[in-house]
Amino acid sequence: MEYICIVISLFMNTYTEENYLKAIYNLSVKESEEVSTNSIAEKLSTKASSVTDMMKKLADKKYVSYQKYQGAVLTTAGQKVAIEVVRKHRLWEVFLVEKLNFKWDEVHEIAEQLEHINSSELINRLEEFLGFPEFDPHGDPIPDKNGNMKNYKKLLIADLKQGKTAVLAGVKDSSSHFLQYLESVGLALGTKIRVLNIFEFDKSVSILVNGKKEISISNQVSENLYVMEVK
Amino acid sequence: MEYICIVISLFMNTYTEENYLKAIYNLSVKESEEVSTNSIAEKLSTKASSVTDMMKKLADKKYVSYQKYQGAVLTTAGQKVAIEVVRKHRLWEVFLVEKLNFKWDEVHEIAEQLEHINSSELINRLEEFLGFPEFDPHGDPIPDKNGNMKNYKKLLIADLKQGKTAVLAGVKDSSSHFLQYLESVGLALGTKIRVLNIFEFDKSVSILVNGKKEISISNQVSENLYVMEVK
DNA sequence: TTTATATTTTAGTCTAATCTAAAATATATT
DNA sequence: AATATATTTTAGATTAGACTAAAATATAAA
Ligand SMILES: [Mn+2]
Ligand SMILES: [Mn+2]
Ligand SMILES: [Mn+2]
Ligand SMILES: [Mn+2]
Repeated sequence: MEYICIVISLFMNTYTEENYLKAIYNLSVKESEEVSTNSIAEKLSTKASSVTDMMKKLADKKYVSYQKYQGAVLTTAGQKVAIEVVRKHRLWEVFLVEKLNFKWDEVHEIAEQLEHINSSELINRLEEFLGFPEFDPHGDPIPDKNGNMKNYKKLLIADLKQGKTAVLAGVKDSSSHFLQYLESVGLALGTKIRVLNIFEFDKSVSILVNGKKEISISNQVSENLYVMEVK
Repeated sequence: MEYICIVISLFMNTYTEENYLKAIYNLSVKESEEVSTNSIAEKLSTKASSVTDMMKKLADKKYVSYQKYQGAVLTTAGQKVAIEVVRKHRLWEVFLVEKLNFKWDEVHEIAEQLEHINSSELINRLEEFLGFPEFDPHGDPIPDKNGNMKNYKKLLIADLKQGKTAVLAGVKDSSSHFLQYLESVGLALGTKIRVLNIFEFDKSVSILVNGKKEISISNQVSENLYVMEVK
């Protein structure tokens, strides 16, 4: 009985703790290493006071280094937990799209639940079943068993010069609104594009899609699509 | 904001509520319709006082009819929720065995977690992906979208007369100990057996497995294996 | 450098789910 | 029928996680 309690407190994290760690991880990747209380609160749709409580708890568990008013930084241990959750989230998203034929804008909510299923055997076998994918349906890299992942250059359409050719590799904004917009104008990961014109006045861009159709995208769109340049 | 709260309180059940409802359902199938506080407590490894609290809550939600000292009975609404959880549990078990190559004694714990993933779209697509299976890896029937399932005759090896031939169709005890024992003596679902001798003094039975090997099984084993008779 | 605003923390409540110990009720035994 | 035992319920406490309101601190503006 004693044993079980000790084991749980050492190895298990609650659903909620995992969500906080993942939120801190995602914020620290997008913004700076140090993550503010408010940004975590916003990301998790909770209140700053709740975040403060949790930061104390995670600091006790050595998952973050935290000092009053200084924001939080993941420790190596915290990062490991966060990356494990991210790995699960992204593998499940691949499963949902590749095996169950969900669309890329339908999988996030479900993966938010599946990412907390606790079984390394399960996730390793799922990874194998899926053929060890390296990217999820939104182009985000999938950490392997050891937490390593491809980190391709994060180049946006907005960064491309006129005349350049590139392939769509990921989305920065993965809200279903944006994903549905992309689908409706015929943009998907793997799509080849060429920058025809950049209009300075509103930073909109006209692009050639798959060598055929010409469309115009707003700055908001070009700032949220990652590409890989093609020679 | 109001709306969301109302919706959640009407349609969503907590992980814990689902576990209680499933426990009551499983107990009422195995024993009697009316389920005692203590049996629920034992099944869920919790205390009777906790069960009493939850019965009040589930009675409020109209999932059980409950009167002090009288045990609990699932209402139609409660049964619907319970069967939905059972459906998810069993479909995930099929997935784990058929697609991820888990053994039948390894899947229960993981399915205990997966059964709480909340998405009917997900479970319906999973069911389709698996080819609409009717039984789980332990021979238990899988409820369909509407809660209907095959209920084959629950005949045990212990019920068979000498000389009868039958096919293994399910396990009553699905503990991993028992499942591993079965595997080690070459008994699996679908295995054809023939009752050679019934020894009255200890109720052990000698059976012919797949027309080849003869083995002897104890009463405890013959009382825990469901079969379908073959003419 | 003072003042105003924004951010973060603290203090105190709340709810769900659990527990222990004690009281109430039901069932079994003499 | 009276007594003993087992089951169930109540009362009261605890924990995780969340919230509100108020206090403390940091940052920006004047
Ligand atoms: Mn996602
Ligand atoms: Mn994704
Ligand atoms: Mn099971
Ligand atoms: Mn099963």
